[in-house]
Amino acid sequence: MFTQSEENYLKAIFHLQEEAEKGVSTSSLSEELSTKAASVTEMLKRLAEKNLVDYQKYYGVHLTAKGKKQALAIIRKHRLWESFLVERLNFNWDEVHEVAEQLEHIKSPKLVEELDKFLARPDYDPHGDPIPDADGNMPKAPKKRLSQIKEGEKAICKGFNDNSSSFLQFLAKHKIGLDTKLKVLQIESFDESMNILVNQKEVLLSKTATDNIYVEDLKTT
Amino acid sequence: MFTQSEENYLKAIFHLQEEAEKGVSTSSLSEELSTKAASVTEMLKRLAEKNLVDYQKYYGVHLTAKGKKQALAIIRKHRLWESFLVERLNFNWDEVHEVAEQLEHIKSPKLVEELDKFLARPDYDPHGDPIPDADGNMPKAPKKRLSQIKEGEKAICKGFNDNSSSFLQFLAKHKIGLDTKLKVLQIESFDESMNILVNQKEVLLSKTATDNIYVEDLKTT
DNA sequence: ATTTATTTTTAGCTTTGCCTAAAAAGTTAT
DNA sequence: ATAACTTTTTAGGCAAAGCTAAAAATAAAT
Repeated sequence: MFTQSEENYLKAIFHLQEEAEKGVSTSSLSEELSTKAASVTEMLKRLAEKNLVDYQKYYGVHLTAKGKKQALAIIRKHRLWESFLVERLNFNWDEVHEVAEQLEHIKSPKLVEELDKFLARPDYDPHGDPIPDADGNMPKAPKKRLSQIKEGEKAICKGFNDNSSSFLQFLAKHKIGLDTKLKVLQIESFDESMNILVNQKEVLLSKTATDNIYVEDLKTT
Repeated sequence: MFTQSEENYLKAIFHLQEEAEKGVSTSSLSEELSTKAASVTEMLKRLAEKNLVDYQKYYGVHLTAKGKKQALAIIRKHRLWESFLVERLNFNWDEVHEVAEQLEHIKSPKLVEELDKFLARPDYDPHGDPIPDADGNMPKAPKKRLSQIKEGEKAICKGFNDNSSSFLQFLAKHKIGLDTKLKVLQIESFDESMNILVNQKEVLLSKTATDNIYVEDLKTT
C-alpha cells in the first residue's frame, strides 16, 4: 500500500496542519522529520502523484480526503499501540513513543481491530491524546492548556503536546502524569512562568511547559 | 542494527541449515525467499562483510555465531508474536504468519522481554514450534513425525512443519490442531499414505502431510 | 522598486535491494 | 576427459529515499 516513509510524511503533515490553517511548508516538514528540504520536495511530488496531498510548488501541501484518512489510520494505530504498551506491558508513558513509531506501520486490519477490542476500545492514549475510531472520527477532547488556568485555581492533567523524551522525563521527575492534580499558586507576569503545587511540592514551569500541558478545570473544592 | 531484508535472509539461512548439514546454497535461498539468485549472491556478500555468515563463492553459506544469535532473536520474536496473536487477540493459528513476519522486525529489547513475561514465558508457539529464550536456547522438543507412528497406535499433535496457508487450512478443515488426538488406522504400503481416525472421522493423509505433522506417542489407553 | 535574504526546487550522486542477461564455475554424463 | 547441463556470479539497470550544492522563486527591507 504505502511505504513507511510515505506514512511518516502523512502523519507529519496532519500534525502540522492542525495549528496553521495554511498549507504545510517544506521547511516545517523538513524540521519535523529531520530530513533535508530537498528530500521533502521530492516526496511531496510523489505523494501528490498518488493523490494523498494537494501540492503547489513553493506554497506547501494540504492533505486530500484520501491522505487524511490514511493519516488518521496511522495515528489510530500509534495511539492504540501506546495504550497497549503502557496498560499491558508495563511500559512507562515516556518510553513508548519510539516503539509505537515502529508498530504503527504494521499492516493488518484485523490486528488493529482486535487490539482495539482487547484494550476495551479506549478513547485516549496514555498521553491523553484522543484515539480516532476505525472511520477516523476523533473523540473530541475540549482541551485547555495549563497556561490558560488562572492564579489560585486547580486543574487536572489530561494530556501533553510534546512527545520529546526530555519533556516527558522532566514531567516524570516531578511526578506529573495523566490525572495528576495541580494548583496554580502564582504567575510571573514578565515571562508567564507558573508556580505550581503538585504532590505537595512547588514546581516552577515555564510558559513553554505550561503551553504543552493539557488540563481540565477542577472546580470541586 | 540490521535491515529487515538482512534479518529475513538470516532467518531463512537458519531454517535451511537445519536439514542439510552442508552450506546453504544460493538457489535454495532464492527459492525460500522468492528472490532471484543474483540478488541472493549480492546479499550474501553483504552479510559476509558484516560477519554474519561465512561465505565461499559457489559453495553456499553458513551462519557465524553472531549470525546465528541474530537469527534466533528474530525467530524468538516471531514465535512470541504468534503466541500473542492467537492467545490474546483471537487470531486463528493459520492466519498469524504474515503478521508475525512483520512484527518480528520491531526493534525493542524491552518489548520482547515484556511480551514474553505477559505471555507467561511460553515454551512453544501455536504451531508447536519451540520458542528460543533470550540467550537463544531452544527448549528441545523430542519431535517425532506422524509418519513414524505405527499402525494401530495413537498419538497427539505437537506441531507442524509447513507454515503454508493451504496446509494449515487443510488441517483446520479436518479439525487437526495442537493437542488433537489421532489414531493410525492403516498405512498404505505403496505410497505410505495413512488412514487416520480423528474426531471420530476417518481422514486420509499423504506421506507429505504426515511428514509435516509432529506428534508425541500416546501410550495411555 | 530594486536589492537582499530566505525558502524551495532542480540536478546530480549515494545506498539498499531488487531485476535481467551474459559470463564463469561447478557438476554430470558419455 | 571432454561435452552438456546446471548453478552461481558478474555486469549493468532501476526505484525508493536520502544527501549536497547550485539555481530559481518568493518574501522582506531599504
